[in-house]
Amino acid sequence: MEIKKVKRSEDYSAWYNNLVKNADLAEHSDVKGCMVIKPYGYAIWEKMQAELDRRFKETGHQNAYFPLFIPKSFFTKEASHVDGFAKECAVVTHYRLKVDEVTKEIVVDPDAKLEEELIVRPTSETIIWNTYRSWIQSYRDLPILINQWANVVRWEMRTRLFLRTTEFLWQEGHTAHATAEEAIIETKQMLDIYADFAENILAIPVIKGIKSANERFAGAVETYCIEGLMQDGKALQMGTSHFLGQNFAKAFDVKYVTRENVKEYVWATSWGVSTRLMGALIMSHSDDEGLVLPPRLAPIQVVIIPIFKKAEEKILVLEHANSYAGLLKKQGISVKVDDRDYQSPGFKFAEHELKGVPVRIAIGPRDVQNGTVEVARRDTKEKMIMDATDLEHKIPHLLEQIQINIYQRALDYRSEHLFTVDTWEEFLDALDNKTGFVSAHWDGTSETEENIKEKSKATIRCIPLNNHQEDGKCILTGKPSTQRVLFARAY
RNA sequence: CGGGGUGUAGCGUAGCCUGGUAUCGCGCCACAUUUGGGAUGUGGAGGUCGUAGGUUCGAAUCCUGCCACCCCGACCA
Repeated sequence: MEIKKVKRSEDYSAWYNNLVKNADLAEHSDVKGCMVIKPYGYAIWEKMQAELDRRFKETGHQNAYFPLFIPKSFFTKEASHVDGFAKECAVVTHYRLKVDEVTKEIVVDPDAKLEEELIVRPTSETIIWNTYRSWIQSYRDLPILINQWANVVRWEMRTRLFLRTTEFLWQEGHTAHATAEEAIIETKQMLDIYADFAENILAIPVIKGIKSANERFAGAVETYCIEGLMQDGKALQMGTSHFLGQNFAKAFDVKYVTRENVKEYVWATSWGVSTRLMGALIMSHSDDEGLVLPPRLAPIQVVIIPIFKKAEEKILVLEHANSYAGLLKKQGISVKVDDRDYQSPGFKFAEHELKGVPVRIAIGPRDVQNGTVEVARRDTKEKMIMDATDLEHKIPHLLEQIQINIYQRALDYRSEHLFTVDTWEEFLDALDNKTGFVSAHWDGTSETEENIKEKSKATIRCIPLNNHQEDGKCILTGKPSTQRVLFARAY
């Protein structure tokens, strides 16, 4: 395969697509808008899943699975939810194919029309709340804390690998509670888990906030989110956690009997992150050489590349390489010895850089003789000679340093691209020329938000949590405002 | 749905204007020499040129329809 190089600074979008393909993460399938996630990309997703799943379970959640298909009638029950999703639903109308007698082609059998059409889930609130009705009778049945790992389908007009595909993988948590307070605590707890995961595992700094009414999830009372800033200055919503109030309980008639024997509607939350996080990961850290993976997420944390000329050297070098690999594995590090003898060391260096492997160890006859190895880190491209005896205690430390450095770099970038402005001119200048988050006053109305979006292409990403309150004037209308909100152009 | 682009070997491409069944690179296979930053040589395999039709003695090339995908916008996670 010939690697086509595209510079990040020249064409960010082409660079991104190229990287996804070259790093072997995913490729376009022959199905419009759908991708094939390749083994290496899927391995990264599995690491994300494992980290998230552990956190979900530590906070008392259980996994379950609900159907892919949702009867159309379920969908019509929550009005704003329907409005939000109707335009992008795939619908199953028939259940059988047949061979056309004239053309001999496979066609949909018109006699096999479904009594009730089925919607391919774009999200599962409706089918889950329809199910919860039968699970919940008493306050003793609450809370219900469930998560599901699933695929969903949203018929988007325009797609982009990982960031927006017609079918995507995600997790969706759906919880039911006796009180609004408890549901709100759950909503915020899950937001905190997402933020912790993003910052400590993905090494991406995020801003926690609340969505404006325009950006709120269809059917939610309040949508909380984490927002990240990509290297091209565009924001990316990386996860959402919704306080659904009693909207779905009312739509699906889910009530419970309180301790005082009174029937009350149940309070709900839902929360999710998707394979979009793969996009966030790529766009936060990677460079012209390829992917840069934070060690805590890398399927391979250390690659060992043996270098040899003669057969006897190969034996000796591999022996050492395998023994070092064994030592590192005992430290819980994921190590691969790249002993392919049909690729040159130079090729392997480049390939593992492309794939974002955090640490590379090269070992040749010279090293064997000196009892050393060459250690190179992916994030800074620094190389150092290390005594082999130091590997065991220095490599775990190095991996941690890389994790921290990648995060710090992303944090610095974001700090340098977070602007506070007070006039419309400054606002546009920040968006057009500086790029990034822009903190500005807004009069709080949907109309103004719409107008700002139309004029600047920027949306309100969020109202940061614990936002500082200060009097000011709306950036567009000049009307009084009590706080700044975060704007950005977004994916 | 608008605007742009692409479709030729696994991948990337030349050829198209000016018709004569196809170029080059990477990859693949074999052998040899190589291996501390994407190795080299020699030999070899691989293509109904997206699809349907038309013009023509003859179409990758000209004409018409269709399809697919990508990119930019509107919609959205």
